[in-house]
Amino acid sequence: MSQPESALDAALEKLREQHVRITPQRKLILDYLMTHENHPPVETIYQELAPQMASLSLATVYNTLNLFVELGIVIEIPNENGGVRYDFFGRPHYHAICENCGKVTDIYDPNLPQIDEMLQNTAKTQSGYTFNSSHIELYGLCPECQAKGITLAS
Amino acid sequence: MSQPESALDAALEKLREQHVRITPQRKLILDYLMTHENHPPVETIYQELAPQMASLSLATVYNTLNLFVELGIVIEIPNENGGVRYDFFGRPHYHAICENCGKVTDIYDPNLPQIDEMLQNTAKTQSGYTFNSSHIELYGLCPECQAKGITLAS
DNA sequence: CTCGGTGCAAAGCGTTTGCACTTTC
DNA sequence: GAAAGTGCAAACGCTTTGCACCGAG
Repeated sequence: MSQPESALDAALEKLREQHVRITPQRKLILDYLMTHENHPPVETIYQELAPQMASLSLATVYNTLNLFVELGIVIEIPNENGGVRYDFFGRPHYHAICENCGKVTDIYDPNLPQIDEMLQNTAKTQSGYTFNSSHIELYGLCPECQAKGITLAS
Repeated sequence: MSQPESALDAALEKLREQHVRITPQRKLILDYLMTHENHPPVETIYQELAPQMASLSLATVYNTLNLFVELGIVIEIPNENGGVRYDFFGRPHYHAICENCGKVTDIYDPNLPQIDEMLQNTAKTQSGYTFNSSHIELYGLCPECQAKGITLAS
């Protein structure tokens, strides 16, 4: 068999290890998530993949995404309109979210591991929780919306 | 039990400044949020307040909470089941969230302002966003669920 | 060959909305 | 008195579910 040269293969291997069946649909959706930085909502994923797999159903997209979230391959980002966006979480990062247009930008911060540890230490001391993941979101205005002269209500 | 200078009055004053009408319903809901650390979902808020104001409608609770979020008085915390919990945000803090029982515990960290600044600086440099608020959630197991011997699937 | 996954359509459920009435400022 | 908020119920839209068929292991 081929070496896991591609990130997709590596991710599929991870699925196999967890005894999750690899179907064309799951492969397709995983590949989509890995190659799109746009943090798409479910409907978008479905619409963009439907042409490539005519029979793909929306329910399968939902089911698959929920599965990936449970497996920790993907994380959910809350969407102002009550919806959810999905983000392939191959490398730890946090998010800059535009409160005007809803855009989500990944931030890769070399200090993140240390910051994360500080947060978890403090939280563990204060609350007694044990942790295994962190989500950080910064809310503000993206450059484009700033340029439009938009200011925030609050 | 309310003095002229209570936290509730201060918050109401803040509403007045933003030209938001102060109704008995808004007062009631705001007071509830300020005096309950349990990060309740909408349905809970409604059920606990209904006895105190027989005519209160669920729609008003929704409308009011949305208003408070827009005004920045309250923040939303994503709830695993697609729902949302509400948290009066009087003092900056972050959250420890139990992945098993869903409990949300506030963490008040003296280093939070500095950490926040670091995050925002890095993010601003990388993305060009301007920021005005941060949300941090740490996911894990609360002490009670640890005691039950629960371990996480992922 | 077996069990899990998919597709379809219907059901579910939290949230929003339209309209008439009431209340705040 | 005018504009905004409330309550009720219906409408909405996203997500889940039941069931029969299909395909991965």
